[in-house]
Amino acid sequence: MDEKQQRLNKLNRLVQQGIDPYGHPFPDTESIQHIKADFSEKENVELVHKIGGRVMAFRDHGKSVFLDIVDETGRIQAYIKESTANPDDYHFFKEVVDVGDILGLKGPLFRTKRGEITLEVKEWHFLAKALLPLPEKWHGLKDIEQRYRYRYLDLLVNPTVKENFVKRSKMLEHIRNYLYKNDFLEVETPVLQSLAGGALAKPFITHHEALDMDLYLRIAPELYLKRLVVGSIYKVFEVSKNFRNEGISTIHNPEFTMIEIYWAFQDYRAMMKLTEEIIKYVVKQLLPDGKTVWEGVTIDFLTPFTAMEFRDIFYQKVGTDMEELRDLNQAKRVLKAESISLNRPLTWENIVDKLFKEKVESQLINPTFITGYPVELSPLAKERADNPKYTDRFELFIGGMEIANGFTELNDPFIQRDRFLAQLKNREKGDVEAHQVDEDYLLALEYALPPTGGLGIGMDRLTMVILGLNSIREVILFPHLRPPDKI
RNA sequence: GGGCCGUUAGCUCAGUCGGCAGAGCACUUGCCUUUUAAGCAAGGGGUCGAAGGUUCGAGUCCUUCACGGCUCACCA
Repeated sequence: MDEKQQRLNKLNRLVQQGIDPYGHPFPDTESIQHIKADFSEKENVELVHKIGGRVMAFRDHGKSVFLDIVDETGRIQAYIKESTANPDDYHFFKEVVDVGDILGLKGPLFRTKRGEITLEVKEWHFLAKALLPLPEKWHGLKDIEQRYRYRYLDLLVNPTVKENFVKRSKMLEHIRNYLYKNDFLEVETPVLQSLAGGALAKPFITHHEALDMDLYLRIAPELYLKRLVVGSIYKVFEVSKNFRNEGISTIHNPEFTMIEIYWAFQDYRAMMKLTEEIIKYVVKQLLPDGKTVWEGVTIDFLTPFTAMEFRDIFYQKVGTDMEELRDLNQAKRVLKAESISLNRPLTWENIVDKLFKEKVESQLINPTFITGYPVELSPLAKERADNPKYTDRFELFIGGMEIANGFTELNDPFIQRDRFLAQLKNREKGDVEAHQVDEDYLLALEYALPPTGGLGIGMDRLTMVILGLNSIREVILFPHLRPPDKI
């Protein structure tokens, strides 16, 4: 008989005794953490406590049983013995309770010989019967596929997993609090868009039946948020789930979370400052010393972030001034020398982009701002006043990954139209990630977008570097997996 | 999509040269009234990821497929 059948038999015994194995409310329990913290040796041994939780261990010991009960706040030992419980009740308890069951318990506290604060069970209630055994108690659940597919088991038996996801949630809470405190308004903009804009990426396509039209899942909320700035919401942000129809890796999931922030009458420098402040604010609340270990290297978040010009660090790491690569023959020689191949159209910006990613990005471990991106790579960013070939844009790199991206928003509708048209040419050359011409957005610009600083922070990756986790799947509760063969 | 590695009991894992399918935890039964990775004794539990092939004989060798991990490509 397999274990599920054994547990079903126990469930039937409960039902026969008139006990519903599921669904009884059990309100007003005390948190296990507080019970243990408040326990005093002089405590009245008659004082009854009420707890609810999951049975995580069951130690049968002579005519008594020790249990570990776990709730949201901690673990406590419970004890039931034949001589002080009703003997029939004691034996019934032993026969029907399994590891994994969720029980409500009442009874006084005492301390065992070995010093463990323990609740003596005087009254017990079945809240939910577990029909399947939990994974192994001290190796936990290790199989990575099963950890992701059955994340609830991973959370139950691998304590650091739960801690990490709690921290992720706290991070977002702190970021929101920081922005609320500074008068930013949180909004929601469309996930289903008739044109996927605001980033250079391949979208997912879906279909609206009633309208009989294709729609795209958003690759970014950017263009909608800037419409809101036009509409006088001058400090605005959105926590946005974005969808990109691209490869999956340890740093890419098809759906991921970005926090995008727009601040009117500011520029990219203000957004750099904001980025650094937000990250330091979050880190101070999560990491006692402001440091984390990333693949063996210590990252210090609390020292001032370094900043370098794109063109300077490119020259430093690639050994060639990127302007010289505008001669495509020269560019091809450099690619060949580095044995790097390109499967996008061979344009100056694609070559520069590729070389930057290959030679520079992975080396930026400590927080580093890179500023002054080429205009060709930044169709939505404002050109520099003193050199229109470059933009007032920055990206922040930590742990060799792009963590944030921000710029002074391009608010000139004529130049924006030209930029879209240049992207259209790339699209015609076969670049599926080139930005589409968004007439509706251009219309909004014609009503005047104030000078605005914009910023996007990748929440998943920021969580990774702060917690020192090198796979995005460790910070996404249910990362994308193929459907299993059969269940 | 390419390359490499993996898939054996509910979980964690062994399985040598191709020769009876294994251990620990979990489970069942018995003993044990302050244990805590409780202990002691006994027991049950397998479509060896799937399908085909080689062989007297396949968990083991070969082929194909599925799923996963790492990595390359793409991407944030």
